[in-house]
Amino acid sequence: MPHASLAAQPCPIARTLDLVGEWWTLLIVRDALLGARRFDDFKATGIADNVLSSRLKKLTTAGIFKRRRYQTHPDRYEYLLTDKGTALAPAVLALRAWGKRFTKGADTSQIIHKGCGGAVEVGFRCGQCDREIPKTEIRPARLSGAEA
Amino acid sequence: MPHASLAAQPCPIARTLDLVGEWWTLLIVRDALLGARRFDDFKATGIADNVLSSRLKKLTTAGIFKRRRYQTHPDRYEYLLTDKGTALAPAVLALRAWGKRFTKGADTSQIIHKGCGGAVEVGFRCGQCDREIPKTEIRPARLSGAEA
DNA sequence: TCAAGTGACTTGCGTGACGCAAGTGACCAT
DNA sequence: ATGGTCACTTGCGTCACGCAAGTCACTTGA
Repeated sequence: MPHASLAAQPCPIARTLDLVGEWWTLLIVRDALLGARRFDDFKATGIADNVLSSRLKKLTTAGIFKRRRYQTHPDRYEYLLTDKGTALAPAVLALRAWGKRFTKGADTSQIIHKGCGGAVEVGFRCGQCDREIPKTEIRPARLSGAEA
Repeated sequence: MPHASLAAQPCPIARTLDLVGEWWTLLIVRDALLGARRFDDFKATGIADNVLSSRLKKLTTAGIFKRRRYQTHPDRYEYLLTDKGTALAPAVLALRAWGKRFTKGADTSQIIHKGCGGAVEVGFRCGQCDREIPKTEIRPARLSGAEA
């Protein structure tokens, strides 16, 4: 039997978890928020190839990622978050805030306010300049290659 | 092979998902935030008995729930969120906000500001009186029995 | 008095999700 | 021509989960 589908539940939390609640899925979204684009970028987390492949397929179907060809002969694709995908950032940041408070360990997941360099926390309120930040004004703290 | 443990990862998001990222777990937390306390309350979501039993055990061990005996002969227990558990509310609310925006369906998951009756959204900012709300001032919109 | 119900579980079975390793196919560098 | 890169797929084994039934200590209704 597969996982019970939560898609039909009368609750937006359940329907969200139906799309992103599987093992590894939110970590893939996290990596994308931190700048990952290509298959090998995402693999670095420790996810198995076959699982990554199926997750990217599912997330693309769900409209959370879009697949873009960046090379031909052979065709190679990269995976970019859509608006729908970047809209998951508050959820990811809320999980991060909880983890920072209640678990011990290192932190390689910081996201920074483009305008001032302060760390972005839940609610997209910048810790440094203390103003609300539109989602177009956040960027990864750890850059991995060419970024806008 | 079991799920890979995310507990050792240098990322608070991974460590959080190690504790609450399994199938059904965040829905159990959601139900608790909405007032569920007893085994049968949580079962109503559609989770299987054995899975619910093991999740409650794990979450209790993790300090997210505490078990309280509410009856003897036979002993019966209820499961209450600790402070560590209620601190997951922003994450759950962020998932809810995303689901409301990007999925279609009913919504039985509203949480209300005790002070004014406004719906609580991400960041614990009350939509009605527009002030920040301490976590002691939220309560379920749907009450199921005696509540403080 | 005795069957039926309640509530919190556990146990057993079957399927499939996931971890791991290896294979593939088109290129490129040495 | 031998090895490396990259984005995958395939195969195998184990364990997680869905489902159904059983358990145990009561309580309730007839």
